[in-house]
Amino acid sequence: MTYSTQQDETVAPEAGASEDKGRRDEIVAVARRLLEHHGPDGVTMRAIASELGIRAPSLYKHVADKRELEVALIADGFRQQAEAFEQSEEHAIETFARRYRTWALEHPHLYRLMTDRPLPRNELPDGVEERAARPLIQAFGGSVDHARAAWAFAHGMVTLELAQRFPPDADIDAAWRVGIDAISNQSATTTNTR
Amino acid sequence: MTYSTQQDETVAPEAGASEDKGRRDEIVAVARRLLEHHGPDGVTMRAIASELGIRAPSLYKHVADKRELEVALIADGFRQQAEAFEQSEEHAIETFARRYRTWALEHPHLYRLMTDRPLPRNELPDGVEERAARPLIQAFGGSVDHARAAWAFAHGMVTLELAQRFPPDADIDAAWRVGIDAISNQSATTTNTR
DNA sequence: CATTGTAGGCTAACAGCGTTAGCAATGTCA
DNA sequence: TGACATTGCTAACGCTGTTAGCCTACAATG
Repeated sequence: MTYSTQQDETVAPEAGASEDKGRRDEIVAVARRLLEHHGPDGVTMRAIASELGIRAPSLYKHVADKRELEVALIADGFRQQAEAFEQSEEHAIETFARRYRTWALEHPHLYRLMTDRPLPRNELPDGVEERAARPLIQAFGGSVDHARAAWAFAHGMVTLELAQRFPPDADIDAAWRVGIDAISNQSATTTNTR
Repeated sequence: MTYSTQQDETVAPEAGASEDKGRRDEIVAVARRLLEHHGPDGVTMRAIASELGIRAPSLYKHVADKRELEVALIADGFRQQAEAFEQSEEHAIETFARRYRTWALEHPHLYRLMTDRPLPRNELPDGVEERAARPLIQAFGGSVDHARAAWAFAHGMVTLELAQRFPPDADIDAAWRVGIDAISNQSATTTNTR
């Protein structure tokens, strides 16, 4: 058996730096699609390769390991979140909460990937995490304690909803209202800007 | 090669019903220990078997599959939580929060196992989930919306802490204080007892 | 034009995972 | 003593991520 037509596309590498980018980006894109459509179990190296018409070991010519793919998806997720959360309105807290929940429910698997495990902060582009977090901190006038409490509440609501931990007849909107109300009407006695 | 000394322990089965209990409980106990000490990746069927001096396939004489083991651990976790949370004090909310956090930090892997995925409610002993949840609902005088908001906050704080998502210098205690303060001083405008 | 180097495919294979099939030895009971 | 259930075993399957080593096509250089 001979390799008949491998490497058809000759794309004339444009002058400049590393040209690995194209293929690598394709791989990441496929991984993202598989994650969204088939969940974490659907993201296997063989499945990714198959979608690209190649075999799994070939992926390692472009990517060090699977973890690197996940890091790429996480970094991308932060960028998406930053865009979704950035705003300059009143009712900042309510707006943030709504957008946070919406984003998470629209990207459940990516959200889990981003929050399940410790962040690979060393491998993440600089500032990417900060930028996604800034809108929330601003909404609380720089009080990080309040911002963290609000974040924890939102994160808890979202993960419990995603994991279907509330009873089927639970009024999730009502719980959101109660929580947001409580935190935004909070008397800022112990404001911490650290 | 012959099987030399298999099945040494002759324990004289006490009269009564199914005697699978003993071995099955041992298996669950080993699984729990492995989960606590080595995390979820340490809980493999081969590792469990090895601890018991047998081979992995033999486990299936006592347990249907790995999921059943996990369900047993989850049920046990709920029982532990119920005992840890049940109380009859004042400052119920603060006390609950402290105990909730303490329990989660003491059993991080079990906590994750219990909250990560949808509960196998069909396979769980009746009432076990309810009982663990009751102390919290009582602390809020039966308002399930407030209880859920508080639960989400606590769950969010705990999972973010376990996943090391707060910056290393973050004042986690302060965030807890802010959140608890907000929710317990909440004006109960929209009380829902459903 | 011939040579060399590299990029990016490939197959074969390994260790580890959960799990199944089928066999063997032991202990219990009639 | 014979039958049967219990509980162990080995071998194996299909899946996972990953490595080693090979081959082919193209680009650049002499």
